[in-house]
Amino acid sequence: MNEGPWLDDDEQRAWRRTAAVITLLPAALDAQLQRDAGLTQFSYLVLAMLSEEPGRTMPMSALAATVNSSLSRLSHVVARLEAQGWVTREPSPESGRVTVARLTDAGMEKVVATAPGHAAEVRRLIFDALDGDGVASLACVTAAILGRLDPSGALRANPLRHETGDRPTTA
Amino acid sequence: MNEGPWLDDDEQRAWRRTAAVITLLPAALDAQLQRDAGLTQFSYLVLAMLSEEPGRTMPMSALAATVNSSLSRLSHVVARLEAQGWVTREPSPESGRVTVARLTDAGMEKVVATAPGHAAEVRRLIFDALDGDGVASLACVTAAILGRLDPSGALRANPLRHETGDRPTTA
DNA sequence: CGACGTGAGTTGAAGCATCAAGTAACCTGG
DNA sequence: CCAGGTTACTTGATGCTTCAACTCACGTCG
Repeated sequence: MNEGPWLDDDEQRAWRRTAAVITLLPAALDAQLQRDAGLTQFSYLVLAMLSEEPGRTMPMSALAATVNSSLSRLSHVVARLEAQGWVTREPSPESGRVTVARLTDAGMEKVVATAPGHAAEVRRLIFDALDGDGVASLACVTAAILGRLDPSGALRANPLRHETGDRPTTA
Repeated sequence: MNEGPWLDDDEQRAWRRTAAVITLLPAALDAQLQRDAGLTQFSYLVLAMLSEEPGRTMPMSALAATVNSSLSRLSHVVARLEAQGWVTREPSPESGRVTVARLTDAGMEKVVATAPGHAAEVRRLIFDALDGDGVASLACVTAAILGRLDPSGALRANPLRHETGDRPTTA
């Protein structure tokens, strides 16, 4: 609407609400997962993404890309998940410098046990508040913002890979 | 659209994008503030909210409410800001159990110096990607979600207090 | 008045994220 | 065939957040 550095009133309203959402929503989702499963939103995501992979394995760097994290962060988290017995790490037979993370049976059970409660919370906090148009708006607006956050476009391709014909194990 | 625990395809797409936004957007905003001002998004918010208050002062608990944080978190952060010379804490003359945080002149200068760059980043990441309808959608959808996150409605009243006739010192 | 409950705030410990550095495997040009 | 660069990953330190006590001030009910 204007091109100056400042935000106009409409933008300011939208921004304040967005700011509140991006602080409160992750906190609320984390709280549910922590309470019901002892997991972080992030560590749950790691388990969930592995659970959808054929063979339940993924190289660390591919996993890092799909969960939008640095390799460092992922390495720490997987170390903790490994200590819990939900994931194992093995050197890849194909290339000596990649290590593949594998979801164990216990890890799979954990995901299966955790997913419904998490999905219900997502539904409760987001989708119960929106009608069909609202869902469409949300998809549209977030797509636009993602385009700015991630000019490479990796995200728009990658985590949506499963969108069609996917059993809803994840959320 | 359906009432079961799972998300349908449209919802799943919207959720995956939303999840990406709520992880990447805070990280991007934090990165800009850290790089250009050595501040966290949260500590900047604290300074900015104080800067808009008449007298540049606010009781700790009121401040905690406007920045959506626990008192504990705020206390730690204000301690750091105090060490930097941007804020001071004094016991309130009115009630012996409230302490009021005051933005110092140096703190005010910090806000003034930091605000433009931050506002520009907000504009770049969010509003440059949206047209007028997009801004309206964003305001609408976030309002709906906020209603779920904060059933008390405090947020919808409180941080929007400044919406009209507010000089855009903040962002 | 005095015991109790509550509200406001601080503090310390523990967990998680981030950043900088380090290691090890692979590739490439000389 | 080996020197240097690059990719994949790990590690350790530092800092921020959270959680559970704890302190202190204020109201109130007997």
